[in-house]
Amino acid sequence: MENMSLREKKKIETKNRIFEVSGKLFKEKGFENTTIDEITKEAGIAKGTFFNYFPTKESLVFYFAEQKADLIYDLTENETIDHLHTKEKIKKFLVALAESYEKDKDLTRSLFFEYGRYIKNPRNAPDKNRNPHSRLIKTILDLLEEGIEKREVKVSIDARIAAEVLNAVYFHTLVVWLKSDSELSFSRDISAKIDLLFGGIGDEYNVGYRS
Amino acid sequence: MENMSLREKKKIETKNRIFEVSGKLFKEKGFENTTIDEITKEAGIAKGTFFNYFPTKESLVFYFAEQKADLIYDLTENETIDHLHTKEKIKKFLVALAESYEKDKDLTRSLFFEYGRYIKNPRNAPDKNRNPHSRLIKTILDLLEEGIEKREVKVSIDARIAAEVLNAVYFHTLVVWLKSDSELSFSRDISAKIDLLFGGIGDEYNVGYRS
DNA sequence: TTTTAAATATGACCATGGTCATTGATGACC
DNA sequence: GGTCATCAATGACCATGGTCATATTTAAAA
Repeated sequence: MENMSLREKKKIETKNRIFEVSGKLFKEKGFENTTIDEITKEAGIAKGTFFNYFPTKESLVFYFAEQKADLIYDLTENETIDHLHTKEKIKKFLVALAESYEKDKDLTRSLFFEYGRYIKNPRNAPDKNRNPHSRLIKTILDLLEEGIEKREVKVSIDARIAAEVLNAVYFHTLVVWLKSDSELSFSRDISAKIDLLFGGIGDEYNVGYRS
Repeated sequence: MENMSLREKKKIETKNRIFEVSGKLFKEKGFENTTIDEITKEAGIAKGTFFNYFPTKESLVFYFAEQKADLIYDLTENETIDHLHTKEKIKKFLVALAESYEKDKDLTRSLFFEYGRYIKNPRNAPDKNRNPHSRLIKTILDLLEEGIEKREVKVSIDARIAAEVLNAVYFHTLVVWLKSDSELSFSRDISAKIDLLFGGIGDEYNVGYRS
């Protein structure tokens, strides 16, 4: 921070200012109702400058997501849940994550909107390792592998696939919940689904079928 | 069709023309690269007229999705798969659905984009019962309930939750596949995940944990 | 047939996200 | 401290999705 050129310092400062002003305006009026013009005016920069820092308006959303995620991911290292069964650990983690999103539904909606968008247009995609999606999968994967060691998870499963499935269910449940406007159901919903995933759908007593 | 007023006939004709021209242009240049101006010009109508028929450009995508889905859903009534195990039936159905989307990847990407969008803005949402998402869940649900009767699926599970989980996994796998640009992996991927879902993640031999 | 009311079509207009040639600030080098 | 190449800031400009007051067409009433 000290041995930085004036240019570098200014750059960081400008980016931060854009970020702060955006956050403030999004909270006040929502993501959709905030225009680039407003952001740049409030930040005291020209419109074009914004696009020197963020390729699109939507790409801003990722930065919020990342920031929020940072607060949550510590949970996995939290010792108070260390004694729990793998299933409960995963549940706790996903519910906590969802609850943090719950606080800013509008921005969260925009995140999923943008998630869809960057499928089509990788230009907006953030750094692969930083992106919330990859991090979530990785965290679940770690928990599962730990669970396999403890024999709380089937040794025979492919942990990577299982992580993707859990992630899919989490993601989808969140989408449904965002759509439904009912604030209450999410944790119950995700819990029931995780139970189902751990127990399986198929009837193991039905010997009439194999593989 | 005969006892229709001139007005009604024209309306239907115009809507169909918009639909056909859109499809043609989307195939030629992709959804994003086709403008409303082009569509209306090619269809011989004014720009405003378009919005008398479709509230947004994106809402068009749903009509394509519906149309495509109609071709696929007959599969569930297809007698050639009637003898299969519930798991295989579901697999076959989801793979077939995905393969039909595979043929028009650009439009499919736009569909998922729009899926995200209408979470935020219900204005674009199509009729609830017609929408591909609801239909998919309902179809899976039917298959599962049939499977419960045949004891190929655990009696104890909530079929509705299981259907949502399967749907989530399907949806998510499709998204990942759309993103990855690898044409080959989808059916393998979804098959592995369905296997996992039927078998379960938890280790049933680990008696040290219950519920 | 003429009048009237309602449905539909129209395109000028607007808002806003995004671009880019130009201008200005910075710092490496002499 | 002056020169110049590089990097960043700027805002006029553009493209495009979407709106709306007005004009036109149709159906019904008189």
